[in-house]
Amino acid sequence: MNTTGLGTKSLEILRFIETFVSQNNYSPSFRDIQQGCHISSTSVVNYHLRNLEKHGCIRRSKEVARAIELVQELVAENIVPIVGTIAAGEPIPVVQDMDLKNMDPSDYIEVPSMIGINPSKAFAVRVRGSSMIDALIQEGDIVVLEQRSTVRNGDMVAAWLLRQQEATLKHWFLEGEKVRLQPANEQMEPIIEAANNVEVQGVVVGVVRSFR
Amino acid sequence: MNTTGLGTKSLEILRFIETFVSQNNYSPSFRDIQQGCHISSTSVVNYHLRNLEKHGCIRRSKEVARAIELVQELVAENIVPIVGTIAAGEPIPVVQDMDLKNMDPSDYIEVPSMIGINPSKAFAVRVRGSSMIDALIQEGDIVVLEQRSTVRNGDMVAAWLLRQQEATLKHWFLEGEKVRLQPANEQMEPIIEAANNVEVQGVVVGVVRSFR
DNA sequence: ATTATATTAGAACATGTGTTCTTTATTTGT
DNA sequence: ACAAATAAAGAACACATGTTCTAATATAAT
Repeated sequence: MNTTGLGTKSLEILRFIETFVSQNNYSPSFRDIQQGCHISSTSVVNYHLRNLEKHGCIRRSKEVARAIELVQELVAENIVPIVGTIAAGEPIPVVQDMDLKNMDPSDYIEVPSMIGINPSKAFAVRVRGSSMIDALIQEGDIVVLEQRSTVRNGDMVAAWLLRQQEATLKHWFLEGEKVRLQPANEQMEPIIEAANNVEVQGVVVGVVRSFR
Repeated sequence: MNTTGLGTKSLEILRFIETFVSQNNYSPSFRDIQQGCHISSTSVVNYHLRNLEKHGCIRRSKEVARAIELVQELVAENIVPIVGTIAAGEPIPVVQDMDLKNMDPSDYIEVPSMIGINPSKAFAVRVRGSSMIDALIQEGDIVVLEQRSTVRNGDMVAAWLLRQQEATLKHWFLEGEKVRLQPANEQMEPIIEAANNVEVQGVVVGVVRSFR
């Protein structure tokens, strides 16, 4: 959806549709919108709906009553792409633009809203091998990450060790010139690295494990 | 919703509405239903819709086009209650009937559809303490389980050890009179117990970890 | 200022759509 | 077998609803 280039009235209508649907579980009619947004004519409603449709905010079936589909509703807020696999020895693939409409169900994961993600900046990777076991993460787990500019001490991050050519999931602690990478399992030993040898590929915000 | 006392035609219509809504994101009209269910008249559709409304399967706004609300749809398919906490030394609380309409958001979790659960038999528990670390599960994780009559070897189960008065998450292997409870972390040692000392409280179907 | 573009107005139209009524068939109860 | 309740059929109605057309007004661009 591209909301740029949309007049304030179009956006007002879009918001009205959203609240109407959430309250009634069905779309408003043209006259509902007309009344709710203080518009004098249904043709004006028509005009803005075409506008919204052109921008991809809604979809409509011609000549069908109350058949406005909110595109943003169709794409769940909490769906993130699975961009690849993480394992020691391989970096995480770069996140490309995603087209949720034309994706395999195996290419993305629906993240529980408990893990409050920023959909535009989140991505997920499958875990291969048992090299992440010290992060309490095993083969087959899906790790959800966020691209973030600032990393705070204590964050769990996907770190790429440049010299070793190795990816790992650890808690991040910047200590002067060095970085301490602490396993989630506190019985295990941390890794101390020069800060310029470590590249943060993403901050881990959640893990989903399925036994099916 | 009470589907008892509903004729086969009413149920056929109910199913038709469900699939129509899931495909089009808006309700079918009377004529859509008429055509889709091979009915000769819209008055027959009216008759059955009143029937379904009387039984609480649907809700309708009078004289409004395509305004059929599916009552069961209002409750998400993949929401399971969090019945309590699991920790070594405490059994999992018994699952009581839940009323999803009147629950705190903290009392349930939205499970990713990747973890295909049976909503009526699934429940979830929070993990307290680090006693489950050998199952690669840590404090704060949400474990999703299913009540199941038969447990197959290899299933991860929540086991209650009667003598020790202790709950634990392990892979289940029945070997004669004994049960071998194998940690997920294969470097750790299994527990061998007499089968009659072990009570399966649920089969683990998923784990959700949030770092927020 | 002038042209172009975007937005708003009003009215009339065609038909999609829920409603109601009467009649006929089918099932159920006793 | 008969009556009662349930289910299905058909037609006509009233109006809710999306569509279209023309015209007026406001905003932006040059």
